Amino acid sequence: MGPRPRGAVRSALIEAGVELARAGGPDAVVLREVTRLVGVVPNAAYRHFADRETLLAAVRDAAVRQLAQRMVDGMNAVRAGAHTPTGARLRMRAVGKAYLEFARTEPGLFDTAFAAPDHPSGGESDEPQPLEHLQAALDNLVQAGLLQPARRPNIEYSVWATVHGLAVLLRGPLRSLTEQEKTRLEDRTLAFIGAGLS
Amino acid sequence: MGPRPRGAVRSALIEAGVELARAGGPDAVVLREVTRLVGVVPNAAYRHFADRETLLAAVRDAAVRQLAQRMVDGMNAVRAGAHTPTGARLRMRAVGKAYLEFARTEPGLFDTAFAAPDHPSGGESDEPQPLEHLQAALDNLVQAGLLQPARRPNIEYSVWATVHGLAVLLRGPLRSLTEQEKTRLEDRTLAFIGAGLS
DNA sequence: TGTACATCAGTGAACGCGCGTTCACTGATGTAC
DNA sequence: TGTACATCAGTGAACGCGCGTTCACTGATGTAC
Repeated sequence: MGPRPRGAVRSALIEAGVELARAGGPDAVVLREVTRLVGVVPNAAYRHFADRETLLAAVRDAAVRQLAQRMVDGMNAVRAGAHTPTGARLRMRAVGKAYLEFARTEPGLFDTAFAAPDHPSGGESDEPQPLEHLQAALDNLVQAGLLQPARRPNIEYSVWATVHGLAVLLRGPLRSLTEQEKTRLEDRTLAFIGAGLS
Repeated sequence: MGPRPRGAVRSALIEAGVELARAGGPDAVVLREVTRLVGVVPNAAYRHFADRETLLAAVRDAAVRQLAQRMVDGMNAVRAGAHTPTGARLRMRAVGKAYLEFARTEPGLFDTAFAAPDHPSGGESDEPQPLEHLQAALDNLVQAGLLQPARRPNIEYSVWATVHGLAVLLRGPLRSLTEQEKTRLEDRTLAFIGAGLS
């Protein structure tokens, strides 16, 4: 391999890291394997990342971004206006469905997105985080008159917990359920959230 | 170290594994470290376990048992009768609180209890699993007339998901909240579950 | 436009580490007659 | 009650493995004058 365009190796490393994470979760993001995929000598990674953990953080960011995008796409697919009762309800449901679907179809990235960093990063970020999309959906519910304003504060965390917990359980203790049972459980749980909100 | 009482090493290995898991989660259950703690040569473990994974399974069982015990203790602390409305409600809440408290005070064991086994075990077990305690609490709610029988089926999974998800999030993305904020969130989420059930 | 020099981004080789696991062994414990 | 033997539960030494990371290096790219 001769020289590459400037900045190409760095992004190639992240991309390779994402592929490994997709296939095997955060632990599969092995520095040597990443460089192998890119076709570069192992220590070349240290030109771009302080250490393995920093590389993993970049991969995690990518995973989080993908999840957020799924949620955006899900919401955008809803035709009814965001502030109509139907629209607000459907958007809320779409956000939850997108989350669960991401966990089901991209388990490795899902795990990576939520893997605890060894040394918690500064935590700034340009893009809207997944949580913010959920918050927006809940605000819509309030504006549409479907959720009492008094109940709104902090309720995003309970909703998030429900959907996140189901995603985790479905790949943990409940992993041996059939696909059909899993889908049913997802629907019922989204309904449970609906009951908790109204 | 001379000879030990029969069966002593096996249980000592599990006990040591539990200590490591308590301190560092499932990945900390390192076979060589476990034998080190017991004061035995590494390969001695193979007299008692087929491989590291089998030892870890035994440790996981112990962690699950501890969680289940916390739930039992929580329920038993409720004075009101199990089939009275108050008693049913308090028991339900106690189960949830025990779960969240276990996750908060024993994060390593909590992670270990739910770590995905590499090759899923047969899955039999004598003791009542944590889930069964939740199911019992929900059955009480039905008997006390606080939960419509039509809504009962499978609702344990939604409740479990909520409580499990919060436990996970509190040690993941929400780990930097203060203890007070965490406790508040736990209370609010238990209330959210209550709203979803009634 | 040409030259001198600093910076950047890669190579090549090696390090120490701790891990899970295997092998051949030995001495103590329990059992059969 | 004593002896012969099988089984059990440990030791000691070694294996190959892949990992993250460091060092000294080299050639290409970009910059200043």
